[in-house]
Amino acid sequence: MRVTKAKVAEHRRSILDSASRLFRQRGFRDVGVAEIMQASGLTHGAFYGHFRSKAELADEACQEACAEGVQAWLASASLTEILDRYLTPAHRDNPAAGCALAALGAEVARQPDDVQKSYADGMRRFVDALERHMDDAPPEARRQQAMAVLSCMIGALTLARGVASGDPALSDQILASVRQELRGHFGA
Amino acid sequence: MRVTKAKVAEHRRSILDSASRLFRQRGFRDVGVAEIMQASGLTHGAFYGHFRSKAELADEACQEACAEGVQAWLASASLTEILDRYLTPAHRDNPAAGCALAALGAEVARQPDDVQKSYADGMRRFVDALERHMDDAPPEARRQQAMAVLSCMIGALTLARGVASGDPALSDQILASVRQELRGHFGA
DNA sequence: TGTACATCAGTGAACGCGCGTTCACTGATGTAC
DNA sequence: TGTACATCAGTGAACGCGCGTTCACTGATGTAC
Repeated sequence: MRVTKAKVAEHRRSILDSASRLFRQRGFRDVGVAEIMQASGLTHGAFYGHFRSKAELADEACQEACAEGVQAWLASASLTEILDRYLTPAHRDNPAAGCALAALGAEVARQPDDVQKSYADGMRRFVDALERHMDDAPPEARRQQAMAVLSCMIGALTLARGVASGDPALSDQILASVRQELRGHFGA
Repeated sequence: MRVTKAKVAEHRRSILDSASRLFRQRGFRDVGVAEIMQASGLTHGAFYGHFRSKAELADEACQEACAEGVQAWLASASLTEILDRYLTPAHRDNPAAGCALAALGAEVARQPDDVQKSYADGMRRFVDALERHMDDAPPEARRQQAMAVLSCMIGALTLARGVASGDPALSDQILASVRQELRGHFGA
């Protein structure tokens, strides 16, 4: 049953959005094409009318998820505001809507070059966004600091998620400690 | 063909070592029981004489991999020495023999409680090891600092691996920047 | 504007494949005498 | 110490299952007149 051109575009976007969320939540490997299509209200067969393969979708979904996060950071007023939203139990417990760098990093390391290129593009834009908020550092030190802060944020979120249900108290402690430490060294 | 009791123990250790390396290199999901057994010089059927399931192996392999890393840190003389070994292209390019927290964190977040408990135990010991080297901080601040440094290290390695083949220059830059930044704030 | 037909987005069955797990079998080991 | 037999670690075929992908088919859409 053929559908409107507008519907086709809408479906493609819906697939991309579902994939972006599901991949962040459960990883590329643990989410199937059929599940993504179902989440978009379609059947699995229609997938290959929109994307050449699951690998191609993984690449585009990675870009999509990065763009979403970067936008949120660019809209933030300060480093403190970014940290206060990033290093929280709420973010830890909702990877589907959270940071793509943290959720996908480990798996991207085992993906083909094009996915890693997309991830690198995304990462650069996250660094750029952070750098804008590095007010009290000399300009030539800002990029280095931004990379360190970004690493710290992503590592803290990764650790907090890894122990979330195995040791909830430790998980909360990581987030709180790193937030406080980063504020002390860089924040307002 | 029955084998010596000593051989049985040796086989079990071999399976655990192979799993510990392969899981770190390619993740729980992408490594099969058959491949692990082959790497141990056995056939897949013998696996269930040693472990109840792949999930049980994942748990024990996680503990094994963590223990290995903690030991290396405890044997180090200073934070600088740890950083100089951790934040390098060599470590980035050899996850099989590298840090378990960085390699497994994202996937552990989606594993059952017992794996997360093992991961949390491992992480606490990594923090303990780092804390011992936090010389110039007041004792009550050391644990918080250790958690921040650990987060930073793991995040940097994750990012560096995610862009390793997509943008090698950026990958090297992350490692160098974070190492320099950590040295400036905490190191010798 | 209205009609006739070619196009093509979506459907659902089917494919090949690899995985975790089970099991009947083999034959060397370890034990009871 | 030597022999006879029960034990059991390892083998490899087989299982059920879920996955990515393909394809013949359907019927609404968009277009040519």
